[in-house]
Amino acid sequence: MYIFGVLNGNMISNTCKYGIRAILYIAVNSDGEKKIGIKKISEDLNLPGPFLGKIMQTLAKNKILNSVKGPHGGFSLAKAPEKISLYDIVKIIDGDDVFHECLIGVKICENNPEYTNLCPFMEKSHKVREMLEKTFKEQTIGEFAKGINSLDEFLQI
Amino acid sequence: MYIFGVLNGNMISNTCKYGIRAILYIAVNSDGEKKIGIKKISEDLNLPGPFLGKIMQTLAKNKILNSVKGPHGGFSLAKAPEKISLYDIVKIIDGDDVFHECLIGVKICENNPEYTNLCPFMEKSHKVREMLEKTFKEQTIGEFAKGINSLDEFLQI
DNA sequence: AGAAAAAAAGAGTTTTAACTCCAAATAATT
DNA sequence: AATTATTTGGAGTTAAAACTCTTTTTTTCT
Repeated sequence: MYIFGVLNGNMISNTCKYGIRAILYIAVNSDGEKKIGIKKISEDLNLPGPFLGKIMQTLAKNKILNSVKGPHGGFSLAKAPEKISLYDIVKIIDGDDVFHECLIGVKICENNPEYTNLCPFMEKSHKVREMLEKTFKEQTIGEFAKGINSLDEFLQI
Repeated sequence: MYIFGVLNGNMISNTCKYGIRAILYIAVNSDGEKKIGIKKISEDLNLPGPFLGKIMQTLAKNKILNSVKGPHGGFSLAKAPEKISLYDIVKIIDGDDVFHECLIGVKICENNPEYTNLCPFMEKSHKVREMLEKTFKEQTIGEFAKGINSLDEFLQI
């Protein structure tokens, strides 16, 4: 769907999508204590293992995950799943530009936290985008996990 | 704002942003008949000329622009600016996945035009995303152009 | 007809996101 | 203490988006 190449809907990077899916997997499959390893997660979710490893590292550094090395090691959630929002993960991995940046990239919209003097489209769209941001902030991993019925639902397109 | 590299808000590709800005530039600076060349547009908007050329080609192929070769040639809008929406341009250049694709990339949400059996987050977010799509559809180039006060407002971040 | 000015087309290069590989560190088990 | 299973860290490679360069085609003007 991209004139000069591939590109699919790119609102959230693959890196970030993988991170979210992995965290959901842990929330569903661990009681909060049990550690789950990258090998198992990447096999079950069909994600590139070594790459997922990097993502998990950054989530661990950012206090979303706990990690333990060695036999029986792996990752577990560092907080209650109800305390982790999708926004938290997006913020860490992609940043929050996607919710704030001018959609057509014009100068006057930037560095404008008060939303004054916006381009005409930013004027019309910034409220919808704030709603989108709110949707990410209100969606917790805990609630999401409850709504998942089967492993199949995690799988990549 | 990206863990492993750069990445800014990537909802709309740069290619598409350049296309939108160039069309706006034409809408503001041409009466509808006058042709404007890539050289002038790219210099004034501070965009890479040859790359913008490619983008203009695809917009011309898709009946958004008229192009005329040779001296006094250049590009003009192929329709009334009120008949061109931002959505039209996004659809041509990036595709519309950005409005429909599952935000965390899970399988069950795909090929689901009726929006049945969605993942819990898609369930909660698809209405906001439809609003976003509507915002793009309702924003015409004509109306946008009226709201622009100076060339400066076009310029890239 | 010839020259000049523009877009079109094709084949590149560069940069960045996505992904891999390997060695080192750490922790548990025997 | 040695072995094994795991994460961590660093340095790569690959693929796709972004961008460039050069040649060809078309049109206008003299």
